[in-house]
Amino acid sequence: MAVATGERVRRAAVKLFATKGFHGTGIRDLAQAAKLSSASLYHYMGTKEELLAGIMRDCLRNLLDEATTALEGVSDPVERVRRLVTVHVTAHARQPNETRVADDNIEVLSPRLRRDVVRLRDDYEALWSDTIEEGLREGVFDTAQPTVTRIAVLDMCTGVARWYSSRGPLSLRLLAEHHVELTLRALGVRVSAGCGLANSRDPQACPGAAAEGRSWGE
Amino acid sequence: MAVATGERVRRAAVKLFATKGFHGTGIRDLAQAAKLSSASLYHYMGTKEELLAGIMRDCLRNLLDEATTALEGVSDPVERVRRLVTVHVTAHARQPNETRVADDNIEVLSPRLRRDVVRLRDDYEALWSDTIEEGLREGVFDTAQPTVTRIAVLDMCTGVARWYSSRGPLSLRLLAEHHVELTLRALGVRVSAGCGLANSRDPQACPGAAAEGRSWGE
DNA sequence: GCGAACCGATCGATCGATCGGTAGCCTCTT
DNA sequence: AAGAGGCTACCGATCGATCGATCGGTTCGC
Repeated sequence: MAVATGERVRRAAVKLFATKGFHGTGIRDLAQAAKLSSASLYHYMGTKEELLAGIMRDCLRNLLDEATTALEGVSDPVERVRRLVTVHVTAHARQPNETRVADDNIEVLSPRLRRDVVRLRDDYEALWSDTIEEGLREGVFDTAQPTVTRIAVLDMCTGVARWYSSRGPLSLRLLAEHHVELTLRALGVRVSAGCGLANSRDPQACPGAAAEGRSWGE
Repeated sequence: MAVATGERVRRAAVKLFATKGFHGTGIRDLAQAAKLSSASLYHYMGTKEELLAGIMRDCLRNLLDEATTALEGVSDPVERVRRLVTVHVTAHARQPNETRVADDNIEVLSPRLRRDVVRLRDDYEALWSDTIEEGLREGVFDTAQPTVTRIAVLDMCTGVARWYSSRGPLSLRLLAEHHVELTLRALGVRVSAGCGLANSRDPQACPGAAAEGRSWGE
């Protein structure tokens, strides 16, 4: 067999939860998309909610692992931010469905299933908080409201999952680099002109991502 | 009577749709929250979906009107951005439920109801696009990917609805000013130090919004 | 006596979940 | 070699609950 059945179920759930929402997806939709009877579904998932929680957990664990690895041995706050943003943006651009499911459904989970997910999210965000605090301590960052700035930057990088299309004119690399630049600017880092990720005015006509119309709502 | 029944229905819907989602909210939940029988509900709303569309339409119309008014007679791109951000952030902080419903449910609407809402959203975003383009033309903005920057800034300002609490230590005024600063930085505006919204390093311990734990997911 | 405001009862459809089953394969026993 | 038993993989049928929506009413101010 090409793809294991359990994996088919997981993938169908990711796609449907991302596009129609958890409550908007029935188990019969799920069964049809996974080419299975709704009864057989229960051989692979626990409840529908446990399936959701599993997807969210795996997605966040991946993100946390990737970020942790990317930060290993790196102490310069600017370089740490570069890597955090790159990992975050890349993950959200490459797996928009997984990340959207993980980002948008915390409130759906019952307390029992929510706990693990929230802990993973908090651990992940702690990487950002710690890095920003260290940058402030060293005097390389300059922002009056570090917490607000952190949330704002995370929101902006997370949003990528909602509009980026790899079929658009913007490469994944450029996308990540641009978000690194936006983030460093938000953090008040003075980017020395012409060096590193310097931002030359590029007059080419608006190479926005998936055409002007954003992907959501036609 | 204190509040008209129709208004009670509307408010209940806003709160429930924002917290539990459209598909997560049943008409019986709605009826209970509005202190009405589920049958009487239909005397005030059309279908549940039309109720949603009405909320979204009104919210976006409000935002568009406020922004248009705020921009009247203002041609300086920097000042226009200041006002756009202030209107956007203030609306999202003051009416987080309305704006979340308007922002998160476009894909839920059937094409017929979606059209008007999408047009309003596009008209609103055009204010941002035009302003940013003008700023680039005048040379006061500096960003290599204007479209990406616009989307990123909008996402970051929209996110306010998901975490800001007026009961937190951060005033609405400071919140808006900080987002103006973040946005101008993202757009590559050089803020002359010590003037206007200058950003002095403020060492007070992280006056983040609704306590550290963000509002979503405990 | 008419319309606005409201509701109990109930519609058919769909919800998430479970039931008792069957088919095929692997292992162990004799 | 033959069979017994058990396990994974799957499904048709159906459970009770709930879904969004509609019906035929009643009450009440104008």
